[in-house]
Amino acid sequence: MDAIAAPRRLHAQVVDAVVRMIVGGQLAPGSLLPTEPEMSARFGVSRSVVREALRVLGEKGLIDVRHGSGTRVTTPDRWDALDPLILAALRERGPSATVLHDLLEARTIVECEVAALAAERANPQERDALQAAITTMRESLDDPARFVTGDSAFHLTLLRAARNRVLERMTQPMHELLSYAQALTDAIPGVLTRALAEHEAIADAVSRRDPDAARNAMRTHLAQTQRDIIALTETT
Amino acid sequence: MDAIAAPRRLHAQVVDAVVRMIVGGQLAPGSLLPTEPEMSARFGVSRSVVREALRVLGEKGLIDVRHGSGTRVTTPDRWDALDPLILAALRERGPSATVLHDLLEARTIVECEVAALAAERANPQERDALQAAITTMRESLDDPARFVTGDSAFHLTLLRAARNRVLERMTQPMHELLSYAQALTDAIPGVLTRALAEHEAIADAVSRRDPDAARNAMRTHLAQTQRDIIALTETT
DNA sequence: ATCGTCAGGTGATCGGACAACTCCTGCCGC
DNA sequence: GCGGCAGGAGTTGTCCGATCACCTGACGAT
Repeated sequence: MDAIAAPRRLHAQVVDAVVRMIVGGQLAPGSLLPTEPEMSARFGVSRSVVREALRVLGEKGLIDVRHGSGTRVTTPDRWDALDPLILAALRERGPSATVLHDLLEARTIVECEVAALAAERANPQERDALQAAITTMRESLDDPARFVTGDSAFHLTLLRAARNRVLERMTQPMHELLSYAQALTDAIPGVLTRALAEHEAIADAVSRRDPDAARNAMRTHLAQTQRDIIALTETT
Repeated sequence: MDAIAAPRRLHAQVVDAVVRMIVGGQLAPGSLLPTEPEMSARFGVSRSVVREALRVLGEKGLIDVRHGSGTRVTTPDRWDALDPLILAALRERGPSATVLHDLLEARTIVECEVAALAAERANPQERDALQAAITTMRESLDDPARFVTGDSAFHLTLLRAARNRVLERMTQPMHELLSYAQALTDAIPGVLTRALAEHEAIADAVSRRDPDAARNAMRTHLAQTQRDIIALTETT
């Protein structure tokens, strides 16, 4: 599992491991983390490395370090719901229904307006990029893996075209997690051709500079995707 | 200003200082940060402390640490647009027009839907809390500072009532920054009575469990607030 | 029973040493 | 003259051991 171990910094590896342990539930919220010297021994790294890892974990809201007493795992409501590492860990264990629900709901809210804004603000290059993404999708109706590439490019371009860094920051991490779910649903027969049509509707609205149509098209698309994902997770 | 100096950890103080320097523009994006030993000397702390601070700064997306070469300041588009410390630093220097615009736009998008969701999901306690917040506001029409308290409580309660952790995480940091702007606009005569009426409209819609009305009322309120803030920053 | 004191455990900070990596420079072969 | 390779200086990465600061719980005095 962690055998190949990319040549990343040690503290990052420790962060990865602990994030997985906490999100995965091996370390219960409220429980005490091992002491710094103990973690140092357990991971086979120096205490400095452990401390740098703890700083990062604290920044993610996963732990609460208290001078003198110990380091405690915080409750999930304190976790950074948009952190890529946490989302990745959630994905590994199969995200709980409520987390998935919250993410999908938030994504729908933001991305519908992103589509509307993009329709107002996209420049010619971005419109071309949208068409290129659609072409990619059309050419890979029989290749789900490649289809997802085009899908991702489409949504990313749209996000850029909306010209709002805050919205970008809010959506991008979600996108990473959900693109995984997307890859699952895309394996369902018939989903791809329908998804293609939905994307075309969005791109059309954007090229017509019609915000309302773009928003509605996106809403239709996301509602459909959401149904697919829910259905899939329920059967699993 | 920083005379009393809360007994915070050293690394946190270093983080504060560097965040301010970067966001404030004293350290240009792309430029090289001083070396770790140099910062250690300049801040009068050990290198370990400096390194822990750098880990945190890296997590916020402000710097890019490269083994062997140096540590560079990243471009603003890499910064965590929702980080409380960064937002606070932006506030200190007076946020640029585009950042403020992005924040207000994102807030409008999210919070309108939050209001709609709250109308569907709020429980009796939360409805009471909304009324209590309004009472606070009504009783402090002549006390802007206290009015802001009620205002904050109102929006926070609404956020909780929407029952979506992701949305909560997206909005809360923005709220901190914007509540400051709020405090400024609330000093304008007449703003408070109008704001009170707008909040009452939202609360009414929520208690009637009418999502569309809640969304519209919130949109009206935020549009008005936005106008006030823009007008204020332009005259400054 | 209450409160202060004290000791043990834990994180916080320090200082120094060496390893690993990057980049530049100058040398060498062609 | 040119290209590539070796080496050295500079910087971050990791390790270590010691000491300081803080919190908690136990113990004892009142």
